[in-house]
Amino acid sequence: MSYEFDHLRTALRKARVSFGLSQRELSGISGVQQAQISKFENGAVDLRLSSLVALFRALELELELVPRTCLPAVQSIIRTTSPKSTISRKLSARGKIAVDHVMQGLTQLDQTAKQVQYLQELIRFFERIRIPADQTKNYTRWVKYLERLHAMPIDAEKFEALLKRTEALRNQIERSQSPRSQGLSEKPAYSLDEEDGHV
Amino acid sequence: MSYEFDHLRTALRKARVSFGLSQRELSGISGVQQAQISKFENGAVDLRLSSLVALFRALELELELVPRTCLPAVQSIIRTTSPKSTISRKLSARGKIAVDHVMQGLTQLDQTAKQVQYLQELIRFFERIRIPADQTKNYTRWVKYLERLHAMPIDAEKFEALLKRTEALRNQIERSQSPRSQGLSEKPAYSLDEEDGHV
DNA sequence: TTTTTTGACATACAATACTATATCAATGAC
DNA sequence: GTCATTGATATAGTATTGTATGTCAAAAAA
Repeated sequence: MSYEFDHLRTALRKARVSFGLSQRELSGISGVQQAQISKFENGAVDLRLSSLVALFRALELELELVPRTCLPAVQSIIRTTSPKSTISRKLSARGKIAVDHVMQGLTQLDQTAKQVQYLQELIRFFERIRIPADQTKNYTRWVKYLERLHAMPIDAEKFEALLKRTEALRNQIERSQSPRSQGLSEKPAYSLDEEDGHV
Repeated sequence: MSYEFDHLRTALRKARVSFGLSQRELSGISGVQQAQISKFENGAVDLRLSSLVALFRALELELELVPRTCLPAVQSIIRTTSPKSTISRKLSARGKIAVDHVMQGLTQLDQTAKQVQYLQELIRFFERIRIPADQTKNYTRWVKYLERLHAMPIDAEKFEALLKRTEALRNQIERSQSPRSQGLSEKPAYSLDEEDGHV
């Protein structure tokens, strides 16, 4: 049944995963039913343009029409300049919201100021760097943890757990991020967030 | 009603026209109903991916998925390296067939060899150059004229008419092609046909 | 272990594209 | 003026998507 756009099918799945989104989440963002997403990724449905565009837009992708003559050049551009092993702005934004919530909660906490400050530093660390592709899953889970936490009052015990979990994530990311670069562990000169708009 | 792909809608129409194809012709090539093409170009239908791909493939275009971050770069590439103001390979091929037919007929004609040779030169001129975008319509009509001509025996009168019409087209193209470049009229060093595959 | 999440799949109904065919007004060729 | 082409519509029947839900097993989290 598969037509001739396995191309787009696989690209969708790849993009979705690299965004750390489940089919259900992408469904929520794009408005396309999860069942449809599943079918499309498996080549069992011939989506309409509106659905396609909705899906791709949610993943910061654009459907572009390129003349066959400049196809190789375009594909090369995409390969070389597309974000390599980074987490999306979308997910970052979501994370930022959750982080903001927790940060606010922290200021009203009676832990020692030093501990609170340390946690804030850890969290800011995630905002500053780009999360490696192989850590997006962990990062997503952490964000969800934050979201859940935000729903309830944060006592000493919860704070302890959050601190521990956050520290663990930081360590995992650092280990993943510097396979052979300088193994700095304290406030390293990581490549900063270059918002976007760079051509 | 229009979704968010006026982008693709207008691109289709533009591409089709620049190929010198009518909706019915494109329908024949792509297998998509003429009614559907009309509706799509007017934003009255939400085509399925298979139809879209079929249409664009017929026009030598590919649907590519590009990350929003490298969109400007990609669009720049397309602007600079895509065939500017040329007639499609498709149409060229069609024209070539008709031309071959007529050429064969000409060799069996008892006009003065000189006149026949002149016509052949004119016709070869069209094969050598790239037809400017604003002349595709005229060129298409000329090709159709050839096709019709091919169906019947070519007598002196028909030959005369063909010669006149062909000369007229040549003049129009030359006028259009050199708005301010060298106004050469005899066998000028026009940009040759660079088949394709140039990246 | 128990609970949640995830992706694949099912089912029923509504909405709409697709097919095949035809018509029509406008345009242009002859 | 006559005829062909073109693009826009129309209609009727068919096929498929889209929608709303729900189920289920496997994997992961608690």
